[in-house]
Amino acid sequence: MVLRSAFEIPKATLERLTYYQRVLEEFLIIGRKTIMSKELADLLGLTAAIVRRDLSYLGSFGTRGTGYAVDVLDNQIRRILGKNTIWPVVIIGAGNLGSALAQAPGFTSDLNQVVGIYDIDQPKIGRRLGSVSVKHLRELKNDLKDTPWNYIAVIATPKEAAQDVATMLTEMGVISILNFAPINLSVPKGVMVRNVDLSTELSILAYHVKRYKDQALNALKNV
Amino acid sequence: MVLRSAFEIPKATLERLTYYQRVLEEFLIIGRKTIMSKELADLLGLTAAIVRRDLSYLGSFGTRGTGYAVDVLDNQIRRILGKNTIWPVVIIGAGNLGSALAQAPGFTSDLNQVVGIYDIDQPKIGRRLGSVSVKHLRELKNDLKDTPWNYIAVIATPKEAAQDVATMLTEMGVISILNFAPINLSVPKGVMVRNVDLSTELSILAYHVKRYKDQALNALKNV
DNA sequence: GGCTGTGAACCACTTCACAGCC
DNA sequence: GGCTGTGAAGTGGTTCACAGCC
Repeated sequence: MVLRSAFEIPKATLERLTYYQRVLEEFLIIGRKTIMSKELADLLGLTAAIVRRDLSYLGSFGTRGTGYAVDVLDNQIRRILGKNTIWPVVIIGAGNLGSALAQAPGFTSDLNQVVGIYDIDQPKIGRRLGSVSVKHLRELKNDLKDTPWNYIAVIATPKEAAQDVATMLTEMGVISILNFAPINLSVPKGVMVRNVDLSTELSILAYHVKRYKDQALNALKNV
Repeated sequence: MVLRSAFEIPKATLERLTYYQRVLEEFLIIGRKTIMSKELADLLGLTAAIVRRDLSYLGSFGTRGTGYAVDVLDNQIRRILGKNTIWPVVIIGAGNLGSALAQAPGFTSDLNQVVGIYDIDQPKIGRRLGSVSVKHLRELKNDLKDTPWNYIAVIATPKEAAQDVATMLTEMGVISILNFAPINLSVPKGVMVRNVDLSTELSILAYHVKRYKDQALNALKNV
């Protein structure tokens, strides 16, 4: 029997929860006590219906006629997303990107902390980046050995190395990977990979430009 | 009358086209002449059905019984994505992230080229990054003035500055923005913004870890 | 009266399954 | 026989519209 708990949140909703939270945190700061679905929607470029539907997955926290209590909602989202725990992040690859990420604000915040950055390139080892120093990749296994599943691993290596690193990580027991290499990692079931793929993003934007130009061209023809 | 051209490609498909292309380019290199939907699917962790459906939007390029001609398909995808043109990229913000991006392989490749990086912080101005030097933001307008819509603008500023930069860009006539700041940009209709949101990614991965742990805990209870 | 919470309709994308062509 | 291309069914997510509560 599958116990369908309250934690049955659609992927699409999940991707929006951080957005809601950002607005809520701002409202907390300025001291606003309640917020309506329409407000959230307008601030985020969504529809009120979708906001209500999303929030309804978290439980019935709204008050009809009034809206949602900002603090209650904020807390609930934090709880769901596990934002009351600090999740440790390890970065593999201390090149330009890895180094930038190690020092990026969103990467060491109230809910995440970069606890290690690894590389195999001797000259990079020992270099200090933000709050950590680059270690040799061979130390990773030992560093994670107690609770590998707890860590979020970030792959910021050249694409040639990415699959090997991913395999190594999953063999160690890591189940959450954020991949910056332009390659489709193959990983065992149960492991979640999120890809940040710059060239795909650029392609889609380029497609948008191209369509725009094609349209303009057609418009000219049809005059 | 709307002339529904062949360029009516679903968003979801569009996001996969780069993946197909990567495999195709590899096949070109190793000299394989044809490829089947099942192969592409397996290499990318997709289903054969979806590959065929995706490719069918590009036209009927496959040969029943044989598969797809690698070169033909590759060319068609390049054409659709506008990959036979080099799309110029400008980066706003020369901090850690912006600097890393300016030198990232995917960012200056056969189809994109970083043609400028801008900041307002005097000490950074003039610094050489990859193939370009940091300029003052005030020069941007002049640099883009002839064909602003052609450029893909990357926002790599602190989040406080991001909306202002976006507004500035759209007023100049930029229609494609890749945003790394953790904020929902509001832009006029017709402008496409793609967000790369590290904290959302980390949240989703953290949620995955949390679920995994909750499950393990429940399993223990139920023994 | 105002706004939430939610069935029901709708839409976009995926999967199935098979006819059509090599 | 093998594989593509595509109607038809299925699925997940969004939008509509309104009953229910303040």
